[in-house]
Amino acid sequence: MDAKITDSPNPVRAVGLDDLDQRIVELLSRDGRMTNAELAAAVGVAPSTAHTRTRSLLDRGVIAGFHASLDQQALGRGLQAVIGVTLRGGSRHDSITAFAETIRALPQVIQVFFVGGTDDFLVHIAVATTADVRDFVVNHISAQASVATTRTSIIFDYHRNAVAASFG
Amino acid sequence: MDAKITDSPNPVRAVGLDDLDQRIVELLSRDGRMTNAELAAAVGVAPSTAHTRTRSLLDRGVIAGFHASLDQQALGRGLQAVIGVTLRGGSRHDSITAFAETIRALPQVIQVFFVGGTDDFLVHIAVATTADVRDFVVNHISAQASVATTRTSIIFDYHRNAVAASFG
DNA sequence: CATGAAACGCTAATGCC
DNA sequence: GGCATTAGCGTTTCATG
Repeated sequence: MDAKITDSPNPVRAVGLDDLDQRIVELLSRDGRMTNAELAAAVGVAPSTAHTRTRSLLDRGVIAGFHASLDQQALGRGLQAVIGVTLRGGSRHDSITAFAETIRALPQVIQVFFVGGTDDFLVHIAVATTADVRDFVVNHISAQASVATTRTSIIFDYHRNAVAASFG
Repeated sequence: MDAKITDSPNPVRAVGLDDLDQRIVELLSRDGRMTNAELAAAVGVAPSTAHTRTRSLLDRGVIAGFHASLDQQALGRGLQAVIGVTLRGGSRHDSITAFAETIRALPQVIQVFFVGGTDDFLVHIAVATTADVRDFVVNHISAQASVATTRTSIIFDYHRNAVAASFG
C-alpha cells in the first residue's frame, strides 16, 4: 500500500473565486445579515465593490440563499434524531425517488442525505417527544413499501460550521 | 404492545410563539434576507410590528442567526460524505469531548452529530476529491486514539428544509 | 474592475392608541 | 401589543478613472 499521505486541510481555491470573493463568502456564511457597509469595511473595499461582488456570487449561485437558523428547542421540537434507512434490493429507481420526495416534504424533516454505503438514506428530524420519533419512523418511514430497515439514533449534541445548499 | 398510533404531522405550537411569530420564523427560514417591509406585507402587519416581533425572536434566541447557504461544488468541494464514528469503550468523557472539539474545528467539516445508537458521532464533510475523503478519515478521524471504527458514506444527493441551530 | 457621489428605500426608534 | 411617523442610515445605481 502506498504510504504517501497528502494532507490538505484548507485545500480549495475554487476556480473563479479570488481572495476577496472567498472572504465575502466566509463572512456571509457566519453572518448572513451583516450589512453591506460592514462587509465592505471588513474586507477593506468600497461598499459599491462589496455589493458588486456579493451580487455576482449570488448570480453565479455560489451563495445559494440566506436562511435564519432556528433553535428547534424554542420551537417546541426539543428532540432531534437521525434515521438511517435501507431500501429493499428490488426497489426501482422510481420508487426510490418517490420515497425521497415524500420524506423530504414532511414538516419534521430538517435534512435528507441520499448516501451510498450501509444505509441508503439518512433523515435528520426534529420533534417534540420520543413518541413523535417512533410515530415518524413507523408511520412515515417503515410504512413505505420500498423500505427494508431503519436505524434510529437520538442526537445528543449538534454543531454546524456552515450551511450547505441542497443539491441542484 | 399498545396499538394506539398518534399521528402529529405538524405538531408544535411552541409556548410563547403565536401564529404571527411562527409565520415570521417560517418566512425568515426560507429567505433570511427578506426585507422587514416585505416580511410585514407577507404576514399582514405594519413594518414596525414585524420589526418588533423579529427583534423579540432574536432576543429570545428562537432565531439563532442568519447564514448564507453555500454551493459546495462552486467552492471546489464537489464531494460530500458522512462518516459514522464509534469510540473505544473505555474512552473517558474528557477524551470524547476533546475529540468532538478537534473535529468540529476542521475546515472540511460542515456538521457534527453526537448521537446514541450504532455510531457515537456522524461527521458531515465537503471536500474536493475521494483522496481528500480518505485523507480526512485517516489523518483526522482514525488518527485519534479514542476512535474505534469509522464508516464512510458518500453523499449522492442532499436536501435541506431548514437550518438547525447548534446546541447551546 | 474598483470607486465616489447621489437618489432611493429601509430600518429602527418614538409616541400614541 | 399594534400602529404611524420620521430621522438616520444603508443600499444600489451610475459615471468616471
